[in-house]
Amino acid sequence: MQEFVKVMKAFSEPNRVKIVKLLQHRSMCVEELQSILGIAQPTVSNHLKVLSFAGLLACSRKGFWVYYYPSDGSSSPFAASMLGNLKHWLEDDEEFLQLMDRASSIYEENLGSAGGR
Amino acid sequence: MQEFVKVMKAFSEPNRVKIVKLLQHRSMCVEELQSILGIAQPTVSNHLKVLSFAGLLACSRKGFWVYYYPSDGSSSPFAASMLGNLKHWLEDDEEFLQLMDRASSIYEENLGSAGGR
DNA sequence: ATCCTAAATCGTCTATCGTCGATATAAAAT
DNA sequence: ATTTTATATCGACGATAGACGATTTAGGAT
Repeated sequence: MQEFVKVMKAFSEPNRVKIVKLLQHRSMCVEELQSILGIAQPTVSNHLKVLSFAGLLACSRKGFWVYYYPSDGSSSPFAASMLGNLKHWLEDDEEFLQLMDRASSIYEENLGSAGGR
Repeated sequence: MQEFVKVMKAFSEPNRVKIVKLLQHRSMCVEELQSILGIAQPTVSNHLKVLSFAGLLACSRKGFWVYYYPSDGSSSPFAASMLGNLKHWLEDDEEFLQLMDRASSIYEENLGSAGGR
């Protein structure tokens, strides 16, 4: 019950849903999510923490950056199922599509810049 | 997005999850849910409102009583999918099983009493 | 060793949520 | 019409959550 509620709570906030859907297209570091979402860095970090505790995300450090990505779902069957659903859910959501646009323009801006991000 | 978040928010509270799962076994009136859950009547009514607004529940009045039951999901694909999942999810959750016990004993207590509940 | 960069944590503020007692509403019985 | 019963709504309170700026932590570069 607690485990299920934790997953639902994680998805009960628009920014967190956006984060998961963004990461399902490609893994990103905190800084990148921050600039795409337009919210403060500590806020992003907090959302990532909530999502990770719910078993939805995992991360690995690469130099300066910590890259987040969807978990394999092994820690929670509810998380696994919801991650599966979200792959097709909200794919043509207006708000999400705008974020994807921002994501690609930010990505292109930083192509070839130092840091290898 | 908003629609999806509303469903997630509805399920992000233990009592509301319990209510949905109880109603998936049989429809109940507010009073009955109150005595099973052991919380105040206005609290139950509020939870039912949240669940209904998310497209998860419907109700119909029968005399004094308003009976709630899972919606057919026609108002929200997210609600429909989650209701489908919850039919097998948490079926052997400890907390939920205890409620089911209370539900059946309360049901038997009131068999043959006035009101046809 | 020192400096720099990205991310996490801390402390605080405001808004929202879950809860309840009191009251209002709606339907049925007298 | 008045009373009774079940439910909905209102108002208030404490707890929690999302947001931010400031600071700390952790890794790399000089």
